[in-house]
Amino acid sequence: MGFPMTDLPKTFDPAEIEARWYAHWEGNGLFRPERPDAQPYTIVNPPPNVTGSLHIGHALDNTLQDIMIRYERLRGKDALWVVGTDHAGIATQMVVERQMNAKGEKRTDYTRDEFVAKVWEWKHESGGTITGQLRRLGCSMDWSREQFTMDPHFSKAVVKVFVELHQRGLLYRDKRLVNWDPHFRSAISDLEVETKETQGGFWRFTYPLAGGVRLADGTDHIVVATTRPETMLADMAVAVHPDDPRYRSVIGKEILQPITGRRLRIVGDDYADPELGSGAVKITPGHDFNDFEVGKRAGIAAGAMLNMFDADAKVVQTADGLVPARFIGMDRFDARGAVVAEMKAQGFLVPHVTKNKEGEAVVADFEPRVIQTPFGDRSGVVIEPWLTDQWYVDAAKLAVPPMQAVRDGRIEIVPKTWEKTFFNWMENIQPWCVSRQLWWGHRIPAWFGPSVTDEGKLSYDMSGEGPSFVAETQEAAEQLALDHYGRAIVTVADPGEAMIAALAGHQSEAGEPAYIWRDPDVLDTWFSSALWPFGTLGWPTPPRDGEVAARSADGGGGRLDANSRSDAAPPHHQQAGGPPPRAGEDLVSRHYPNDLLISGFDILFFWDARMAMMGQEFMGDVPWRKLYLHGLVRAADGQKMSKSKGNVVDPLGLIDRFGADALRFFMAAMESQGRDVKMDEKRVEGYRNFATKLWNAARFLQANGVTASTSIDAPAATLPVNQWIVGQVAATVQALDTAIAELRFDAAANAIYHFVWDQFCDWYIELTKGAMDEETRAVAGWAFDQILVMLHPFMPFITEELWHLTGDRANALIVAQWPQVSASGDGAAAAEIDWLIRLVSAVRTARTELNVPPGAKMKAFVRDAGAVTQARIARQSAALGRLGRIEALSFDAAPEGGAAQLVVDEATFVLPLEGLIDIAAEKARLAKALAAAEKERDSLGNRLSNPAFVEKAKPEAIAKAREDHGEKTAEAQRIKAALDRLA
RNA sequence: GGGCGCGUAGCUCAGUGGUAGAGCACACCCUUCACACGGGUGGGGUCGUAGGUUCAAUCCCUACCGCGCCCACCA
Repeated sequence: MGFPMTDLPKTFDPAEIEARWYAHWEGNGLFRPERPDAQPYTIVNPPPNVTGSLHIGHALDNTLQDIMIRYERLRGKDALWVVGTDHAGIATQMVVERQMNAKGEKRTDYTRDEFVAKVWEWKHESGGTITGQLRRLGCSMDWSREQFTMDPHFSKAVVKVFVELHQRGLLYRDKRLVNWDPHFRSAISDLEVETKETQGGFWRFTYPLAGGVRLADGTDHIVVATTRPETMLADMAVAVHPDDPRYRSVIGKEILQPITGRRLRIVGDDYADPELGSGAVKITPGHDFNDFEVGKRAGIAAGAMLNMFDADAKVVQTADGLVPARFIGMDRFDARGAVVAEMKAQGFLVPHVTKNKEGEAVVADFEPRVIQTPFGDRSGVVIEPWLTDQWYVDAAKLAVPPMQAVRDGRIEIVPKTWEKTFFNWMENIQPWCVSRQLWWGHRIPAWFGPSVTDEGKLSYDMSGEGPSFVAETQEAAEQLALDHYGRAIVTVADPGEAMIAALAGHQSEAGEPAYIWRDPDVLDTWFSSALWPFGTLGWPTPPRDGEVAARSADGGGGRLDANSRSDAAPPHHQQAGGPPPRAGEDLVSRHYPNDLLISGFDILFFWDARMAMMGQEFMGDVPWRKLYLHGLVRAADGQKMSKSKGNVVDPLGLIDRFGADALRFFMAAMESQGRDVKMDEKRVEGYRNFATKLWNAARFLQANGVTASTSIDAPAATLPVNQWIVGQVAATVQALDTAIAELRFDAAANAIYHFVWDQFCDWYIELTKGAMDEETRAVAGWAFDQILVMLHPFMPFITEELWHLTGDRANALIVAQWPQVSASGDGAAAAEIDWLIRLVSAVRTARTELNVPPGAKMKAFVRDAGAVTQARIARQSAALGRLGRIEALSFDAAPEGGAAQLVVDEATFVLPLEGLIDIAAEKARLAKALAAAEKERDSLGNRLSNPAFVEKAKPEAIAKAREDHGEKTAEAQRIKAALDRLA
């Protein structure tokens, strides 16, 4: 037993290591060491839903970010990874409401304040889940500055942005059709609508012309078609093409809507396509986006457009009172059937007639048709275009600077292929509806008041259609109102039903105060997260000394801004939630713009584009210089993971089974640009094995007295094998630097993987076994240290553990120094080891193919060796003995008899195999090798004898072909000679 | 209706204008004193199809076939 027993066990326990080191890093502030003079490097984390849990997509996203942050930290930068969570308005409110429903309660059983308090409770209960899980993944975020989108300072930024956008005319209140989600009873943005194909119908109806008017051909009615018959209760017009000869004469005349008896105008509008259907289309401006535009062009003001649905999408009476009572209160889908039935009963339905196979006519009420139907992405219910007053952001204007930034390279999108998608969306962007009829979120800083009548009275319309006062504080809003009304202002804190009833339609005389009340709505969650790159850095106002709040022990939580007092949570929730910068620190100027944003492409529009808009509008600069978009993590079968399919892979489960390092390495290795990552547990397992391999390499080194290096520079080396490994380290550093600079995570992971396993373990350790002199120990220790540093961004836990197990270290690996590429190694040494590897491989191949017993030792006789080879043989005979089981090498002539012959470069190695040799097998082996060499030789020869090639190919290509041809020719000759000797 | 991506070894994926790679799986051998979560050796691909450009195409261009995604108001 030559070696002392090692201290390290054969395998290691990831769970134990991970917990220990994470606590050490975080506890010692190593995620963001003080580096005031270093170059800053900044990434903000896409804030996950505060009450969510880590899914596999988070694992990918955060692994990539952590690799970048750890890499830059190792390179000495002041690396800041901003972390926080999102209040996730709809999602979180939905969860809490569901919990209530399960207990037989509902949201409206509570007051708004009570409900919001419940959500805060839930936030405190579950808000630590995902942050804990990010820690398990090993993410080295700056938790000391953890944020929440509803923290006081962040809310302040949200309010300020809202108010300033309004002042700049980039945010306004408008009455127009909005995507209404009847389940949440809230407006949603275009992006939250998912269009899906559904099986629907296409109905045709006749509308009689009014007042005895006839078409040119004498017809007394017009046929209109629709996929949504129920909306005819709110029809206001019928549109025809202005040049359509069939209808030109009746433009401006009237037509009757049969059920309501409403007189509709016939309008000329290009929207009506004469080629489609009858060429006439019914117009319901209050319930269809196209019709809304046609209606406006026809001079119908938004306020005059008829509405026939309530917030639940049940039928209500229209303003003109013409909807028959029997329809009132019907659900929209029931109304569809009822309307069709009534139209049919009254003879206004035009049946759909087709012929069956036998040529017989088949009559149906409607033509079946696949229609594009809008659904709410969260609720899953059909979205209803609904006429309401909402707040809109002028996205088209805000989109201009980001597009310019991408064009001139101030923002680099990686992979570049996404640029087109980005431009396509930005160029066609619509006003962004940012108000939501929810209770959980940033309450809109706008106060509504009555309108002033011609007589100077105040007239109250409680739906928020009157004047509004947008200000950062209630006091400021009251001042605006005072200026507007010129009389005393009384702010009503959430008007209850009684107050609303009392004020509705109230006409207040002079002398009465003007009552104003705050907009009950909250902002789209993405409005606030759009501010993440600068709001988290303390914008708008870095705190002064003494303003920094103490953080709570759980590191989470938040409290509300004084400006949103009607949302105020009960006092016991008002803990934690400190402002982001430490007192006196100006993070904004230091860390904005961020260097990089990593996000899934699925939130390119939701989040990334809006950060760019807000960042450029408010900070005057791009939010980040690079935008890296990665794909989805798919299930093993290639399907999208979803709870309903039951194919969701839990990253925590993978961490439990294989360790966080293995999962992280998998994510990095599989992340190639522009492609989704398909889950492959076998591969995660393989990277767990890789970690074990590294562990065992450390055991070997430890058992051989190898210890930590004392210098970042490579120790002096005289042995070729040591010079070689130094060069290999340098090459690997270079490969990693290049790959990471290009954000090629797969290439980076593969570079370090193959270096560790193939170069270091399979060759360097094997070549140095039993020959561990002082120099080799020094070089091995140095090389292993470089491995630990290079691998650390990918596998932080095991590398940190080994860093400390292999020596006394002045500092933790997480803050070690990234290797410097200086010398690329010695060329002659590299060539020698390359030769040695080829020779050993050739020996092994021959032994296997000739069935030489693994333990059998052989002698070797060398023919035709040049001086360099002879010297190499002399130096490497020990290695050849161990790895090739060659016990003696001689330059004498080989004895007569069967032998295996290996051609390596100019030399031929003859391995006599007394009695063991199967001449036929060796002949076959050589014949195969000869055929391969000849094939390549001839292929190159053909190319060189082609005049076109010699004339037109690049000189380098020709030179290379000549050189290769010469080598292959010589090789073939040597193999042929060996074969001849066997005969 | 637009736009994008993918189709390379049984599986999952890299890759390059000049003789095709990895991991896993597979076959054979190995209780060699770091590691069987290991070591060694090997088999396996007309690089979707058809044209074109080129001295040369898996790689560039065109069309087509198959798969997937995103955007879009056609009644």
